[in-house]
Amino acid sequence: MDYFFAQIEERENPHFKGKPLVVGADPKKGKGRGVVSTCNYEAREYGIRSGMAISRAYSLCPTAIFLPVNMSLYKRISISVFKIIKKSFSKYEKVSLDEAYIDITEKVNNFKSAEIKGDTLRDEIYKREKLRSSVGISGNKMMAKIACELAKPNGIKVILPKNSKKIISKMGVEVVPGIGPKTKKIIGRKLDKKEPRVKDANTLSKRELKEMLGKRGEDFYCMFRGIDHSPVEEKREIKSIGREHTFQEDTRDSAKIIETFKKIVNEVFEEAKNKKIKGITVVCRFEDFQTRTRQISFDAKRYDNDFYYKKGISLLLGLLTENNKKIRLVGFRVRV
DNA sequence: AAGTTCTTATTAC
DNA sequence: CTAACGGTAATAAGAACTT
Repeated sequence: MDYFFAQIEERENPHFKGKPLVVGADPKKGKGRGVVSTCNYEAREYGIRSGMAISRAYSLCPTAIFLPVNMSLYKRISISVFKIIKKSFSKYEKVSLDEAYIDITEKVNNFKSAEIKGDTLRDEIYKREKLRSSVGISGNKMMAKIACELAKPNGIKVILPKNSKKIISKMGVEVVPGIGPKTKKIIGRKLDKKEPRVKDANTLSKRELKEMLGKRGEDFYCMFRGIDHSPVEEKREIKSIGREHTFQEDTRDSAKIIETFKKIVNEVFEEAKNKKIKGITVVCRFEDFQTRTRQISFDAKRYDNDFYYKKGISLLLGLLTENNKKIRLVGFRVRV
């Protein structure tokens, strides 16, 4: 889906259309602590991007419309959109509320008919939900995703596998999923280039990449050549459930910290009920952004929530007494 | 020495 | 001039600890 959260807000309030719109934390006169969740294309013209500090978005465009995240609304619409997908396709992988991979290998014989299916899906979503979306089509998940990026907004794009390698060779290495700023920097350092492209990275051997980047290096070697064998996975089991909370202001008020901790722990328990808890992790982020975790594992027995809570508190107290910095964030996660 | 657990870092959305 | 930075979840690597 194109700029999903912001597009939904435009649909619900048509007078927002044409104006820069940012969905995310409240900027509070430029002092808010959150980030941009999604913004429309008008906001992007000011340089606003998702993941950016909301205070920065505010300074880039103070006149933009800033809206809080209305997650329950977006979830409801996401369910409707996935119903449309489900009606026409059997094999798909939900990546997030607004993104999915669909495997149509068995349903079509050529890319032209794949494109027709993509068009039909986009039309259907627009007809039912009045929301625009984009489709990318290629021979594997990575290339389909890249095609989709090129298709946006409100478009469709086919990359024939025979053209994959050539098309990505011009692009920055960060087009490959799994390569973020840090990995890009490592590759750039090796190649002596600030903005390494895929074609530069193609000079590196599989062994070199593995040495530099660990086991993922081998996958990257293939991906730099347009090859990705990762399957479309229909069901992924949940391995952990957690909650985090960032305070309005950094604090050392232990009553306040524990009160918040208790609240998020209970939310986690609510979501994890019926599941066996294998371990817990407590996280603290300090005022200087240093982030520390403490975890314990449990045997196969089931304990009551109060037992896990007390274990959590003792981990939290351990983190709190480690130094006397103020706390920015607390979190609690269970392995299930 | 091998297996498990703990901690941190990185990434995606 | 630079930094600013949520929440949820997965994965990898290396250290630390057990068996």
